[in-house]
Amino acid sequence: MKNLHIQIDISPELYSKDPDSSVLGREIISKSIELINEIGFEAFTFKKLGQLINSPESSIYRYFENKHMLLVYLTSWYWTWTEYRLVFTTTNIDSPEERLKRAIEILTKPVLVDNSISYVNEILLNEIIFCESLKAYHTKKVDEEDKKGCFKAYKSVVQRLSDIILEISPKFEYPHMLISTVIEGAHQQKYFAEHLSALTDVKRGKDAISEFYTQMVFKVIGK
Amino acid sequence: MKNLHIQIDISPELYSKDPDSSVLGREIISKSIELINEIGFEAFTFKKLGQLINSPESSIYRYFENKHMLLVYLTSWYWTWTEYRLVFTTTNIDSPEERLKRAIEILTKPVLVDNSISYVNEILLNEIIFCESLKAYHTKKVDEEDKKGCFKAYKSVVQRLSDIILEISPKFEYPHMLISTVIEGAHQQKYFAEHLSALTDVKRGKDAISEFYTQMVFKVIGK
DNA sequence: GCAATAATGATAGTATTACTATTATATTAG
DNA sequence: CTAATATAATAGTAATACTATCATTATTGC
Repeated sequence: MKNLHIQIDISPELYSKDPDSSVLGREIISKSIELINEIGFEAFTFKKLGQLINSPESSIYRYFENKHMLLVYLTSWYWTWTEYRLVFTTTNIDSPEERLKRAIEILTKPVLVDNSISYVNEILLNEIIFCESLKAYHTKKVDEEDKKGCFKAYKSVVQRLSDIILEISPKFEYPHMLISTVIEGAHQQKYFAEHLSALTDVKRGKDAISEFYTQMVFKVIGK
Repeated sequence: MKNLHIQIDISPELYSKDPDSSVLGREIISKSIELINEIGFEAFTFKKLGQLINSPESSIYRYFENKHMLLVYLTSWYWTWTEYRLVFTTTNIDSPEERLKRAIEILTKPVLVDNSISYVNEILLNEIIFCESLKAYHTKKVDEEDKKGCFKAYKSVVQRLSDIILEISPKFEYPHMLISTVIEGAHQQKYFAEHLSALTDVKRGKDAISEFYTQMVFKVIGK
């Protein structure tokens, strides 16, 4: 079961040349995940990545227009992969409450295991999403990029959770708002716990964030 | 009452030279708020600001180390000012529930009136906070800057709200988490409503966001 | 197996950004 | 009126974010 290979398909709009189609492309993805984690997205440049993989930056530009589009690609990969996990964890579970509970855990707990077959390190990618994913859509070109489908995978995840909420509480008026608050909130709280602890409550165990948001959702939808 | 002039004091750690102490300094603050609103923080440069106020960029560098520190200054100004508003709106109100309700409104509704005496346009500054304030603390140097007191004003606001929550529900375990989720959530949802509407629920009136978070807080703390 | 085609490498170059430094010219304080 | 201080004007540097060119190496088609 662990060796089940899932093919993550990313829309061609998000790259100039499919990184999954060549050794160099896969190297770009794999090593950029490591490098962004190490030095942060701001300090990350194609020049540094090129040095790491022994290729000129011009070769990397053949795959991605710029580093921003690479981040968009990574977030899109992450959300597509997350949707697979959501489907997998909620399938065959009758109770919508149980499905919601499990889904919220997937969204709010850090990834701990990497399948290590693919060239994508899911643990590190998850770290990037938690820390840097807002930068993917907090840009002057959001609307334009949204039209290209850059955020389709993220929206699809939010929709999926909203549907479960409506199954439980059909009259609840703010399912999308609640879910995006939970996702973004969980990312922020982890960051706060590490850097600005006065903005959070970290006394208890590692799962405090996940527990908080799970409780929050059920209280808010009235169950 | 409208002419009551409030002096916002900002810690000297946040600037190289106090912008409030000279015509040029006040011009830098005033026009940077306009320019950041117009072109966004990424595209904003001291060179462009210099052209706008007819001063060389080197003069601006005498006030702020770089554009990031200017943003930190602006957010600090905003949160200090917001704390004044919070104190003002909640004072003499006996019911902690009512105080909490009014405080959440201040945090989640956009500012609509500018006092127009000060050189700071509070409406535009509020827009900047909603859109760009995460960039102030989402940086590799957070810890260092936190030690300098860059985020003191923000933390103080979160603490103030947490105190009200504990007054209502003394046993509630996550007051800071809840409040920072509300503040950051309200900022995000406004952005989503404008750019990524699939991530929110905007059918109803302008105050949907504020109403959602008010209801959320009271449900979560169990009142 | 060889030509054609495509992918990559090596190198160079440009505009912009994010500063720093220097000197000249105002302004203001005593 | 002088001294101190602030600002203006100008120049310069290193790094970033690209773009362009051409040689070289793989790959594939026949």
